[in-house]
Order: sequence, then C-alpha cells, then structure tokens
Amino acid sequence: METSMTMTIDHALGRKLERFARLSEEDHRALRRLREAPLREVEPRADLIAEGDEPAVVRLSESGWACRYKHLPNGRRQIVGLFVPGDFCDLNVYILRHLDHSIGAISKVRYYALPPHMIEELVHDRPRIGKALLWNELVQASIQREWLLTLGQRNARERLANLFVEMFHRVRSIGLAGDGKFEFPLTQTDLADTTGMTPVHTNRTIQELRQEGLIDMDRRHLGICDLAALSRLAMFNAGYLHLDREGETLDAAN
Amino acid sequence: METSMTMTIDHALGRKLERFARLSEEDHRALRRLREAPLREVEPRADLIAEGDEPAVVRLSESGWACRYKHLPNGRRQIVGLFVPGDFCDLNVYILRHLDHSIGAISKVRYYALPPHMIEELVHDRPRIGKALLWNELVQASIQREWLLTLGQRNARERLANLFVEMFHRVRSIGLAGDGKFEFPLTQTDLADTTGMTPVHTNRTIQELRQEGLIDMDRRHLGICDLAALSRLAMFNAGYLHLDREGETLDAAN
DNA sequence: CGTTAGATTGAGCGCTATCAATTTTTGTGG
DNA sequence: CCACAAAAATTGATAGCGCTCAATCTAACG
Repeated sequence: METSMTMTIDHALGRKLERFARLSEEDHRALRRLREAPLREVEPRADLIAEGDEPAVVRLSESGWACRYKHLPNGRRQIVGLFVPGDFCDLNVYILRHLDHSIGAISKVRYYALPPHMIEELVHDRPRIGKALLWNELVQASIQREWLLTLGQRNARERLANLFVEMFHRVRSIGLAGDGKFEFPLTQTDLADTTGMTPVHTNRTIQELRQEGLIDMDRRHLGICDLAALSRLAMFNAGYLHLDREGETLDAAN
Repeated sequence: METSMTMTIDHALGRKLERFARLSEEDHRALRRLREAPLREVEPRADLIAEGDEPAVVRLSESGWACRYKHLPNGRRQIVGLFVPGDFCDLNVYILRHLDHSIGAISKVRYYALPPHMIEELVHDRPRIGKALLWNELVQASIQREWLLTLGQRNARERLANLFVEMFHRVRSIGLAGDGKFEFPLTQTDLADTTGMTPVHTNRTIQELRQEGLIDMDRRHLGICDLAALSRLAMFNAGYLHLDREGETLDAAN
C-alpha cells in the first residue's frame, strides 16, 4: 500500500519493459527522461479521457489504477481493460481520430502526459525500447483475447478467479505484490462491469471464494490465499501474459 | 458467392487500406508485389496455425473466412476474431515467441505466407503503407474491445445482431456485399462459439431474427433484410469500425 | 454524527444451458 | 442420378445460473 506511493515510472515501466528486452543503461536513462513530461492527476471516478475526444497525448500511468471502458446506449457499462502503474493507457490510440471508448480513474491516478513526438523520438533513438513497446502492446492485445475467452466461456467463479490471478501476476511484475496481498481498488460494481455480471452476483461469488479460503478481499485490498487452487479454478494459463523474457523459459504456474 | 472467388489481394487489401490513407500508384504496386509470396490453401475446419506454434510467417488472407480462437481445458472454445479476405491474421504476432491462440479456417482459405522481412521492407520503403497497416491493427484492437462489450453486456439477440451488422460492414468494405447479401460461412456452432452461447440457443435466436424479417440466413449466406432495425436492435455504433477515412466524415448508419 | 457510497442479504423470476431426439442439408460413392 | 453417411439445423422438455428488485447493513468521510 505505502509502496504504491513510492512507485515511480522508471521502476514500473523499466521493470516491465525489462521483461521483453534487456535494456542498456542508456535505454533506462531515456526512459527516465519521460518523467520530464507534465505529470497530471485525476481523482477516483473521474475520466482521463472520454469517448469521442481527440486524443492528443499518450498517457503513461505513474501511480493508481485506471480502466478502459465502453458504454451501451441503454446505460450498461463494460470495462475492457485495466491499467496499473507503468501501463500506457493509449500508446497508439492517438493515431485514430476519435476515441471509441473512455478511460477512467479507479483510484487516484497520476500519469505522465507524453506528447506523441516524445514517443516517436524515443522509438527512433532507442530501437530496443521501440521493440519492447511493441511487445508490450502485443501482450495487451493478448490479454484482451483472454478476456474474451473469459466473458464467453467462463462462469462467475471462474471469471473472478481469473481476473484475480491475472492482476496478481501483473501487479507482482511491477514489484507491488510480493507477499500475495496488494492494493486492488475496484469496487464490486467495477468488478461486475469487468466480468459482465451484476453487482449482486459478484458479491455472492466473492463471498464464496472467500469462504473457500481462496482469497481475502477487504478495503480495496486483495489477498491471494491459495494461488494454486485459484489458478486451477480459473483454468488460468500464464502463457497469455507472456511473462517470460526472450530467450528464457518460465515454468508456467499453470 | 462467385464474386468471392475472383477476389484478389490487391482488391481486398488495397481497398481496405485506402480507407486509412490515400495510397499512391507506387504504394499499390508495392502491395501487389505481396502476391509474389507463396500462396497456401487450407481446407475448412483445418488450422492455419495452432496454439503453441512459433509463428514464422505473416498470413494475409486472400479468399475465404478464418477465425482466431482459444480453448479452455474443459473443452469450451471461444472465437475471438474473424478474418475476411484482405485481413492479416497475425501481422505482429510473430514477434511473440509462442502463439497463445489458434487460427482456423472456416471456409476454404487461401492466404499469402509472407516472410516477416517482406513486411518490414514494405513498411520501411512505403511509410504511408506502414501507417495504414498500423491503423488497420488499431481498428482490429477496437473491434476486440467492442466484442468485449458484446460478450459482457449484450443479450443473445443483440449479440447476433451486432455480429451480423459488423460483418456486413466489413465485407461490404472490401466490395463483397453490395446488395446486402453475402457469403457467411459460419455454422451455427461457430456462431455459438463467437457469441458465447450454446448452439441450441443460437439457433432459436436466429429463428427469431428471421421471423421478424431482420435477416435471411441460409446455406452459408447471410442477407441483411432490415439494416436499420438490426442496427438499432444491436445498439450498433459504427464508430468502432473506423470506416471513415482521415479527413472525411461519414454519417454513421447508427 | 450525519451523509453517502459500497457491501450484503432475501425472494422470485427468466434467459440461457443442458439433454436428447429428430429432421434437413451436404457430401460422396456406387 | 440415387443411396448412404455425416454434418448441420431444428425441436421439445427441463433445469439452473445469474438477473432483478428492494431492503438493510457497514464503512468511509467531512
């Protein structure tokens, strides 16, 4: 919890990109220079950018959780992506003229508003970073595919279990969940909008998982009590997160 | 139907990319040169590439329909993407070492197996094509987000309606559905795996849409009888397909 | 210590799943 | 061109997972 407040960009982003390519000291210096961009802050529940806006900057999350979401005319909302520190909210989206979705803050979010040219120069000057960024985008796409699998084929318990295990891995990979317990600021309504269920059923399912000793969720914090059992229940397959670095092997917890 | 057989790469891909950037005659020549790559053919139901494989080539569909799908250990299958002629099945995926999903042929598929260097050179030599390709990828990601919205928040009728309208637009954009009727080779089981429903319920829902005069589906062909009503039912918002070209405006059929 | 957002509980319903059979279409060989 | 086999579509009956509505309880906050 307090660790999340000390998380800075070079930690989260650098650590994450290190997963994809070994970066030189010069690469890391270039990444740290991103911190020269203006740092903005949005309150929980506020939007970083709304559907229809013309995206003008690239947002690099520095602290806090955010989500990508879409609305239906009938008011229903679906969260289609989650961002933790070190994630780019819209690395490429600025290329499309109109955003087809919104990005909202879940907890208080601080992010760097990077002018597109800054990214373009970074990619041009430091090709290895460019490759890592592409890699990172491909992993995001992979996560989206797994979410489709979840919404289409997993039941309530499996949906929540899979989300919990995924976020555990993602948060741990930036160094914020070493002990299996971490900040998890989604409300049960947010969870419902993520898993395509109702808040009521989300609540009941969480209670089940809790009573079975799989998780421990309270006050915006999630504890993974039994990772193996939870992963089994979720039919979690670590492959889609592509956590292994190029050239290395990782025995999937699956 | 017979028109689909005469569809060649420069038509489908060129036409599609034209939506994103005005291409020069030289650009089009470069695109046509992609046809020098080996043309492969796979039978319906066969895989172009399976989960776990190391993708070595980029597949550019020339004719036929294919799908991207994932499996759960319990046997359930989710189709997470559809490909029509002119679509790249895996423009960038070859960068990740292991494919986290499979790509299967729905109808007989012919595709160009492009060595990665061919794409890299194309992007390098013809930056405008490179931009159009990036654009194309972003649209694919946008479609995935809409599918998440569908699976999370739309009911059975809305799911099918949205898929039908989307595919109508996509097929029409490559010139294969001018009259509102087009080849649609998904079986009802495929549709079920796409919409996250059972084949039985898919069947019953299709019958409803048929009886209400919205669609006409028979023998691997889909007719859109009432686009306006179908779009309304689906709460279809054309924006996510980004069909409008840079600098132009399109009054969304929505 | 109100005020309010979020979490929890209860009851009843309905959309979609499941199981199982039958009919129709498609494809193939005689 | 017909007969047969296999795939796909269709129908019927029943069950259940998750939704809806509505109330209550709890925690966060000024």
